[in-house]
Amino acid sequence: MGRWEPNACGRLAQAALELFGERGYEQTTVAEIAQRAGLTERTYFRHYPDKGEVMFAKAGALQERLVAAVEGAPESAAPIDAVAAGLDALAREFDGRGEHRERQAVIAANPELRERELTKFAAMAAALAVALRGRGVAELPATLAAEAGITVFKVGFGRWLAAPGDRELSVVLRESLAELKAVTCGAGAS
Amino acid sequence: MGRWEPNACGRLAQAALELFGERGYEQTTVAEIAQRAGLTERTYFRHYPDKGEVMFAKAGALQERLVAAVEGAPESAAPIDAVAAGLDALAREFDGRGEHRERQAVIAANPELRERELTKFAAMAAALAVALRGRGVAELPATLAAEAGITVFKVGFGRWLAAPGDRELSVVLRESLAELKAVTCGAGAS
DNA sequence: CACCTGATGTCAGTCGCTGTCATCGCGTAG
DNA sequence: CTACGCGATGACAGCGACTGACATCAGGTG
Repeated sequence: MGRWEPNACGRLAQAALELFGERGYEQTTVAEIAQRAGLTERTYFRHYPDKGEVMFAKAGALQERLVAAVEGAPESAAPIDAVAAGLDALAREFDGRGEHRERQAVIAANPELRERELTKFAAMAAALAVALRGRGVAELPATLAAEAGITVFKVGFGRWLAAPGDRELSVVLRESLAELKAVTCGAGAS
Repeated sequence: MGRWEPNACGRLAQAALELFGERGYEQTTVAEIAQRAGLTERTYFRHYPDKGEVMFAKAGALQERLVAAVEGAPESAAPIDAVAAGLDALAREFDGRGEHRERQAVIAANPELRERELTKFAAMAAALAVALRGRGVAELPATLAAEAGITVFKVGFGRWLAAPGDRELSVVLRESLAELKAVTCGAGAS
């Protein structure tokens, strides 16, 4: 057993989620987060670059999943179908566990965290575009397909969170993608 | 003539743009911006809510233009065509004047400003969705069409800025929208 | 046993941002 | 004409996010 309790990162994330949920993001200081985790403010900033990043620790892994799914899609698949495969992979990350809801509630309640979330989505879109380019897709369609895919995820994820029923995320995402196709191509499906 | 020089807002914006361009965003303090404008730091925060907002003073007007164009589109127009009309209106705001380039260069050089820019785009997308709903479009297609339209603007605007030639922004946007349609609907136009 | 390493604590300092009060010129009611 | 209110600004104190520098203390390694 080491000199310090293990998993400092995780304890900080847990403490932050609790405190943000209890008092709100702005009303919580980094020193308080660190104290609840049994650490000091300075140590917090050794694990996370700023106050908000603690809420997005898993974003990197999510992005890797997305890219891997796109890279693993059949070569014959059109760009938009490769994107759809990536969305399916993302959906699998979220279905079942309900721990996201309080996390999303905290993010939704604070403009600064929502802003940060947008940059995480932007990073996912950029990575998705790179993955598509790796499949031989040209720059412009790769970027647009990637942005469209992330848009579908954003919108679908929001609907899935707001929905009282327990429809699977993958279903909601497929529905949203279909609606996007309908609306962009003029076949008004609503 | 008043006790103070007029147009404090504008002087602050000008000073900020200059200093951010000269030394970079992070290396510039709000006190320095205020000093160059002949004011104090405290007064800066009476005109802008935070350090970064000074770079986005015109965002509100731009959003109003977009919404007005969508509301003014013919009733018979499909959602995506109303969005296209909005994009055209945005393009008219940018064609001709070259003052955006240094502004965009400053934004592009700093992650915090890029993050802020994303929220401005998100606000435009939200307003666009509201405008579409006002035309009788249902929630899901309105949101998706709005997000798709803003995506087209983001991507097209980036290409327009990067392009050495002087193609009109409206043309680039139309091209990007067409490519989005192609990529979402499976007709690979590469 | 001495040394190095890595995670942490401690302290001082900068800067973004806010609340509070004072200042000052201008317009206006009386 | 004067006194008063008003609006924009300055001056000052203070909080909290974030950083750099240095000390501390386990455990592993020679």
